[in-house]
Amino acid sequence: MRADAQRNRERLIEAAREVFREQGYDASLDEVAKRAGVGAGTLYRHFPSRDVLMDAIMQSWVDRVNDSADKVLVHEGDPRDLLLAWFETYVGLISLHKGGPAKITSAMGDKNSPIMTKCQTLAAATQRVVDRLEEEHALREQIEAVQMCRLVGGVAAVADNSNLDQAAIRPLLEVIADGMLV
Amino acid sequence: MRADAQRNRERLIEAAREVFREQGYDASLDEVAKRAGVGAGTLYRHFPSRDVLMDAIMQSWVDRVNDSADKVLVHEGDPRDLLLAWFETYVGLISLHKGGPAKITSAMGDKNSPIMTKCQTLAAATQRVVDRLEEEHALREQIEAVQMCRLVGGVAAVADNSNLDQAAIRPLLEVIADGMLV
DNA sequence: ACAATATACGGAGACACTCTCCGTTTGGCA
DNA sequence: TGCCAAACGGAGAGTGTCTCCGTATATTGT
Repeated sequence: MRADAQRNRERLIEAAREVFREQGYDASLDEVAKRAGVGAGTLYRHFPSRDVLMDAIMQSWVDRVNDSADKVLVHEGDPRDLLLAWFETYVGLISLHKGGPAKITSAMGDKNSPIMTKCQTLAAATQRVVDRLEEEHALREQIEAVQMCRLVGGVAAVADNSNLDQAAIRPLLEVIADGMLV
Repeated sequence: MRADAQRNRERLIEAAREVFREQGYDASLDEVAKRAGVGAGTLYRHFPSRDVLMDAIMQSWVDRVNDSADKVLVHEGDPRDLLLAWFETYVGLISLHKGGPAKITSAMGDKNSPIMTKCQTLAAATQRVVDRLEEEHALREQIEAVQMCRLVGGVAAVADNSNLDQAAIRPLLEVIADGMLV
């Protein structure tokens, strides 16, 4: 790739990160191009769709997901605390910008979504938590990681739309945890 | 109101009902006007925003919500069955068109939303179910109707985005029910 | 029945966003 | 240095939202 192309690509990613954080997933892409100081054509050549751009933004996010799971799993103690700690972490990870929870949760099962592989990272991290809890025989039968993702993703989506704060989210997560633990 | 205005208003509501069912909540409003056989100006005069139009569409829906709650509450028996029956009914009621679950769930707590009062009907119906379960001492402490609405609304939103079928939704609702019952 | 008037209508058009096309510019290699 | 593939940029087509205002019509009073 030519040097100028490389530079513009990075500028675009940086600008998109800013704009999406400020204005949510629906922000204007022309605004992203303008903020990066390039033409609209350049943006669309590098990133043919909004989703492809999202995918690029989310590279660093993948590492963050894995680190977060590591951090939660070192906590020894009550399975309920472990599960709730993961749920809260999970909500935080998918709520980095407006519209994120719905986007990520629906992409997780959509083979055609360009960000699907990134979202699978989240599913895999959740699976690690499930494995740990199963070792301790703390989970009910038939509870799967994908169900956790959907339930917690659903709570995050509602919280995102209704601007709920952490205090309002907590009891919802507790219901889910209690419904999953023996 | 003038007779022609009344007639156009009704035509618009009918057209909107059709178009929203076919194309989801994001359908073009000009398309609604065209289908109703009126100009765009007429649509926007009657319904200044998409939400106000939704509100009008939802009039008949309110009756349906109350009927559904009546129907669920006559079932005698296991509290878990009652709760799950309501959850499934609830999901059905808010999933009548694409985007409905997210829209309705977020409107329920938003004083500025024109459809808020309609959504309160759902909250009230859910409260009736909660009251019944509390009479039977079947619910855990501190479980509120609004939390049910958020959790079940979250599941419906995820199902809506990911095109989940009823079989996939059921276990999610079971987790929520189990987390709420004693 | 017939103005007079308030009310409502329609659709052109301003504005915003997405995405493409193609003439122009530029980085990198021989 | 000179060439040209690669990359750029932005005008503009397509689509949707919403407003404005000249035109049309329902209603009311006589």
